[in-house]
Amino acid sequence: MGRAPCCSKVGLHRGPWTPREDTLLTKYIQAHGEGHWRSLPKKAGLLRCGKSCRLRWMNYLRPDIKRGNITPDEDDLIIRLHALLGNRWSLIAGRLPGRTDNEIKNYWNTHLSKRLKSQGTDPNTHRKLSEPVQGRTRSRKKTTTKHKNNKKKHNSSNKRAFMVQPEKPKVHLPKPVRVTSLLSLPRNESFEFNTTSTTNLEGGGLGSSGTEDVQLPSYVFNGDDQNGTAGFLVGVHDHHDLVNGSDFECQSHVFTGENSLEKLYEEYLQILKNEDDHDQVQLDSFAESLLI
DNA sequence: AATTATATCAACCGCCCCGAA
DNA sequence: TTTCGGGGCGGTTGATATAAT
Repeated sequence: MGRAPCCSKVGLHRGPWTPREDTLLTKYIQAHGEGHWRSLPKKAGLLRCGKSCRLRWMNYLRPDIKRGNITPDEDDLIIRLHALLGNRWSLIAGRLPGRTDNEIKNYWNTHLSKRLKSQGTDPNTHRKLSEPVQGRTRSRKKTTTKHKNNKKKHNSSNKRAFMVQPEKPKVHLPKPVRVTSLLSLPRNESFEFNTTSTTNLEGGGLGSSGTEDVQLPSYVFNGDDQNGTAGFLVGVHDHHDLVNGSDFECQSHVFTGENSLEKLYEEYLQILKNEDDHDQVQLDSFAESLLI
C-alpha cells in the first residue's frame, strides 16, 4: 500500500536546481523560517516538491554548511562513529558540524568504504575481513540487484532490521541535531557553546576547506560505568539540544583545548578495543547513549 | 582527439516515525 | 484509539567530471 506521494509531481521541476530557484528558496526561508515544506514551494513561488525544497536547503543552501574537503580528523571521526552507529548518517552528521548526512553518506560510499576494504577491513563490521563476524547485526545486507522495483521493498525490509534487534528493546532514533538554527544565529556564532573546549582543525594544518574556521565540539565522557572506559560521549552542545537540556549529569572528564580530538580518539580506540573483550556491551551502551 | 571506464555527488524515492486531529 | 499528514531518514540513481586507454 504505502503512502501517497508527498505531492503530485505533475508540472513540477525536477533535477538540478537553478540559481534562481536557490535564491527564491533562500529568500523565503530567511523571511519565514524553515518548516511547512509541503506548502513552502507554492508560497515561495517554486515549482518544486516540498521534499525537494527541504533537501536542497538541508544539503546545500543552509548557511552553516561547511564547504571543502573532509579533513583527516573528520575522516577518522566518521569511521569511528560509523563503527559505533552503523549507517545512521544523520546521527553521524550531528557530530560533525557543518556536514550533512548526505555528504557523509556519499563520502563513506565513495572513499571510506573503499579505503577500509583496501586495508583489509570490512566497512560494515569494521573487523578484519578474515575475521568471522559474530553477534554484530547492524550492518545490512547489501542489495545486489539494480532493479528498482525489487530493491525498494528489499531494502525497506532490511532498513529497520538493524535498528530493531530481536533480543533488544526497540531504539527510537532521535532527530539529528543540527548544531544550531542557522537563521537565528550567524554562522560564526554557531558553535560558541564553549570556546575553551573546542578544537580548531585548521590549526592542525590538515588540509581543510580553506578559509573557514571549523570548530568541532569537544566531547564529554562519563566514566562512571563499571570500569570507567566507556560511558557517555556527547558533543557539549548536545547538553542543550540532545540530552534533554537540563538533567544530564556527566562531566566527569571534560577534554579541553587542542588535544581534545586526540583524547577523544584514544577513548574511541579504547572502546573499540574493549568491544572485543566485553562482547559489545560497552560499545552498545555508548552507542545507545548517543541515541537518548 | 576520441572513446571508454570510473569516480563523484546532488537529487530523488519510498518508507517510517510521530504528533495532531 | 485510529487516521492522517508533515517531516525526516537511508538507499539508490543518474548526470557530470575526470582519468585512462
